[in-house]
Amino acid sequence: MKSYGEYCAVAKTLDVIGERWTLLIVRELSYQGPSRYTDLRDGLPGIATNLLADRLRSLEAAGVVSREEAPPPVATTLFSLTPRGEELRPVLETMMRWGLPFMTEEMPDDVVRSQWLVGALELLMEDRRPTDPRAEIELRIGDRPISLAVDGGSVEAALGSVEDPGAVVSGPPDKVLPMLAGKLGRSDAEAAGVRIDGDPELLDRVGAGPA
Amino acid sequence: MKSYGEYCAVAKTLDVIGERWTLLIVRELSYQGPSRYTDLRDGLPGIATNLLADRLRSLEAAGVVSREEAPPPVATTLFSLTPRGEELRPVLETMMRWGLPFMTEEMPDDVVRSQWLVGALELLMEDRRPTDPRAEIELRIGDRPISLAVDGGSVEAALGSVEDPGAVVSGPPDKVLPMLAGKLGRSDAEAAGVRIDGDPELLDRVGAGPA
DNA sequence: CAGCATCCGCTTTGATACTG
DNA sequence: CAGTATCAAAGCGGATGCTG
Repeated sequence: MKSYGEYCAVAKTLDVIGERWTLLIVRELSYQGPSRYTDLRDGLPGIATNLLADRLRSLEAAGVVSREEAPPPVATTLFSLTPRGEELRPVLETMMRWGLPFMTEEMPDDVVRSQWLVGALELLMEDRRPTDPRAEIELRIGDRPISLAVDGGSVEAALGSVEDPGAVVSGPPDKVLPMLAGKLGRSDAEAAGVRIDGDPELLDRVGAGPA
Repeated sequence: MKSYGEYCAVAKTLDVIGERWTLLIVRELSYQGPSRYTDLRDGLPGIATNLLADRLRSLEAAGVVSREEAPPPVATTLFSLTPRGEELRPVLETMMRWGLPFMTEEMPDDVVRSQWLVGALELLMEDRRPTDPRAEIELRIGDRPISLAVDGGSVEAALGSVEDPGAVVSGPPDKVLPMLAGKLGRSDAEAAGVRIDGDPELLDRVGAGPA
């Protein structure tokens, strides 16, 4: 992309991450950690392979991404964020917060990857009964399970299963998130295909306020 | 632009502000306030006029920008940010902070508008002598003067002149900012065309730490 | 003059195929 | 696995013209 040629910090940032797909590559590396080329492609449905290669080169040249050849027996290339690249996390976070209202709307045709939801879930939920004992919930709403750890007033989301979940929720993500956010009644959600196993009251504990 | 079609808050945000020029339009409206079409064009050097019209329509459709017909005798269209648009300010701010290091590099061919520098200056400077009396500095480094109000530990930057400045600094912006940031010595700056009138010690007061 | 729309050459993207 | 090559389609940049 042509530089904006402006002596402006926002424009300079956009010169680096403003092209199509570029910031989403940073998102993948930020929420997934070091990734292989094919993992990135899987997390960016629809990207043309030549574009992914182009963008990775640009990001490398800009000092945002680094490429490491993993030694045998792994023998694969790993892409990661440099420290300078990690500093883009606040940009991702403010954008995620701004886009949060869209997550409680129906998006039936959207692709879903679990790693995209981890950050949004943490923004969307809170522990309304901080004095209750620690509990864990498992969500099966993307391509991989997500664990929610509710304890002492905060909710932490992460990729991965829960060994002894207090509740398990599965179903279409664009129903489960609105339900967890309190925008969609539980019975409506269940009618729309959401299934809740375990203790349903646990879900009241994490439902947050305004999105 | 085609939607990413991802159920991801970051991607949804990029669906709205991810196209070329779009976020810079928001920047103009956020730092300049309600603007006419021609003002926007002046703050976005190089934009094609049809693109500006397109982007304004898209932003209007997305609920980020609103258009008001000012009544006679003004008789012009004013574009402003909606409340939802104002909420993009944190995105601009995190991007500005990330791009700040670029502002202390030389950028001889870049275009400059004073309104682009106001936010960066506030991030770049601090009041190192909080107990000193309030002082004001005028910067003449863009197309319009900028006032710096130094008082009680903080520095506030704004467009506009200063009635009784303790110091006046003029010269190339890509020399003045590095100098104010303490990255460029005063004698080097003056050799590069920076001129300081009034009390030079006042500049030591505002020089900040790391960028 | 402010606020566009149209046209045209160029660049970027997207989809597919192919390679070390 | 990690790309390159190719090509049609879409988007962009610049110039110009039109309308209240």
